[in-house]
Amino acid sequence: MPARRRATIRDVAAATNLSPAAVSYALRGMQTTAETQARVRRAAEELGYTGNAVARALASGRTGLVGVLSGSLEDLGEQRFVEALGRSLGRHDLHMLVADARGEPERERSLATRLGGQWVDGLVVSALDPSAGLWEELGERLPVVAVGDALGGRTVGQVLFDNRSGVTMMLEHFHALGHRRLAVLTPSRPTTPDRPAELVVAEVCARLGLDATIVNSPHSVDGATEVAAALLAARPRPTGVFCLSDSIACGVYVAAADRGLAIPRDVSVAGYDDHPVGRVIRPALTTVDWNLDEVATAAADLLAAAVAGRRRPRGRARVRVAPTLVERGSIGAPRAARRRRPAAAR
Amino acid sequence: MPARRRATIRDVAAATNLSPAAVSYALRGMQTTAETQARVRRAAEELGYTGNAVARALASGRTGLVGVLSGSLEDLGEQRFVEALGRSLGRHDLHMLVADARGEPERERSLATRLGGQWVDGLVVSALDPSAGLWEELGERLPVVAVGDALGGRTVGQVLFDNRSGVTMMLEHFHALGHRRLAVLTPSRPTTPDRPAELVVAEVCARLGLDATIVNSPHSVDGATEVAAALLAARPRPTGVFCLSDSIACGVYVAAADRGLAIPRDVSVAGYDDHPVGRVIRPALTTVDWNLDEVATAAADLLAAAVAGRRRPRGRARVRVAPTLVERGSIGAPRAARRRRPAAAR
DNA sequence: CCGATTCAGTGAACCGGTTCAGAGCAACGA
DNA sequence: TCGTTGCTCTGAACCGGTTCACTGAATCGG
Repeated sequence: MPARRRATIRDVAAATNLSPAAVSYALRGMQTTAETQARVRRAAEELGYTGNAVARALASGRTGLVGVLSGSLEDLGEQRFVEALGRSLGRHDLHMLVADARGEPERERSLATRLGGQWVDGLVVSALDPSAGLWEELGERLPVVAVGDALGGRTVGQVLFDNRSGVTMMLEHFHALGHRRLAVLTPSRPTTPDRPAELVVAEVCARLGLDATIVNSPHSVDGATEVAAALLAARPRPTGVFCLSDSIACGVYVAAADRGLAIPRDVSVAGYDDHPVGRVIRPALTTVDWNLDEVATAAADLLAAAVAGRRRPRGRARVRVAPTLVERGSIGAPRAARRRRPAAAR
Repeated sequence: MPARRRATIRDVAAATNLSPAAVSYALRGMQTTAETQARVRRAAEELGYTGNAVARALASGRTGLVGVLSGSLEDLGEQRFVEALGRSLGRHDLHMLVADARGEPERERSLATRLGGQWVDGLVVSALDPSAGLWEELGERLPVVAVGDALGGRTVGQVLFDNRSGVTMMLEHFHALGHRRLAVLTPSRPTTPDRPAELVVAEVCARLGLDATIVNSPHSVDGATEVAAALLAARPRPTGVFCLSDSIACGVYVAAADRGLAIPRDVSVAGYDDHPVGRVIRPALTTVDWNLDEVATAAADLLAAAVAGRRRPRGRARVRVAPTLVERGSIGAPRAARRRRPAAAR
């Protein structure tokens, strides 16, 4: 058998004695009688015609593909977000082109231009280098939705606000329980100078009179374990560790166990994401739920609307999804606070 | 400013007084002098020309996109696999089109035809419905790599063997420790009649004289918790639970805790994947490491070679990656075995 | 009964690249 | 000096759809 060439629209046209144009219309249910449509569909079926998505995309100027640019897919939370996003995008018949910046802003830039400039109808950026003018430029050309970037205050095409308040809530929670000396583990993005998360943390800590050490950590559990090990060995040891992702919190759990420290007796730990594993580890993890599903749905809907409407991203719709604090067992009162009445130590 | 049209190759041609063909060659470093190439590159730079990937794909018949069809992206192991795969594919300049069958074979079929028939140069299928002739058909048209399917014995385009031996090792491990009554939790795929995993499990159990109940479970931690709760309430309770994914094992941990059962004293648990969380939960999870990174690399390499060479998938290269048993704390001897010498209780 | 409208279907241009056959020219060997 | 070779570049066809302007026939209102 002569390695059969894939059937094209012209083959279907020939088989039905119609013009390619008519076939094109018929397959999309336009400008043709129901009878013709049925005839075309039957012929297409017989020939195994499925249509060439690339050709369609070139002609129609729409790919039906959405770029998903993750800051670091190694992070459990991001993985889960991608899954949720895929589900939501699927409802709009959009497919995901997933790219992983692996924590490197320069890779993020290159992927963004590669994908954004070429393949996709829209872009979801889940963790970005806010210092780049890149986003504004991309936003000119196609709908860009940024999630989890409320911290930056920078506006790209369309933004899904969220977690400034999440960080604040958690820090206040630590404070209310008597903590005064914290470590904050934030996902490392080596070359970005003004990480928004750090700014918010610093600001809130200053307001509350919290002494916080901000430390970068890889997203991976193993990487975080290493960082946390050093942290927990320091003197004086922080009474609490706030991790900006549950992934990192897992690392802290391991490091604490290695060192024989009990959570929350010896050290309190908090995460960010509300990943399912937070309910499996012991003690269950106190964390911030940023309503990932809702965010994913909103992002998908926004993007789908923009894509369908060929709307210029000028629309700048903003959806704000409020995070919630999920209290479980991993934060307790610090030693000092348990012995004496917590003083306003400043 | 008149919403500037994106620069095309003809614009660059005009700017350099060359033909589009020459520009095309120059940009790829072919058939042109170094001087011309430099001139073209400069002009392209100035015009902000990036090239249209869709047009290029149509003309060249190659998209540089690889479809990644996951059985269920809800599974933590699959998430991690996708991440690893992305990294490996990136080395070959391939991008990932990620699709999630969500455990439904029919969705798997439709996604496979949609992606495979249209967009991608190749396909990685991580969990498939082995009963479908679909794969053979797709394999005719493009390189298909199936991972984790040694169980089926069915050959699609190219197959990455693995986990038959993994399942066997673990069951033997249970057996050696004295377990005789197991529950096996396998990811649910509702409509597939002859799930290969079940067949292997049944076969090995028969050989070892193990009494195993095979139960379907969703991939999600929550879903698995529910299933496990019912399982652990049954009488007689199985002495061990072998989960065919770490995700599911997490669910069992939660269910056990809810019921006040200690692992491994009251019930032993094993997973499959060697996901990082297995080292965070307590007791640390005994599991099968199927060397996901190696598998991902092999899959990517195979696919890249096939894509680059335009090789007909006839090549049927097979790579076998051997899994390893990772013993940690979650399997112990069952009660009965601890009291008296384990009898062949049947 | 006639002109206007509607509708199914056609032909050709187009999307933006790649690639093939061939042209023009310089360098080369005989 | 001339034919050959090799290199750079051109024009046109092509990938496989979509869409626009248009035609001929059927339908409609008056």
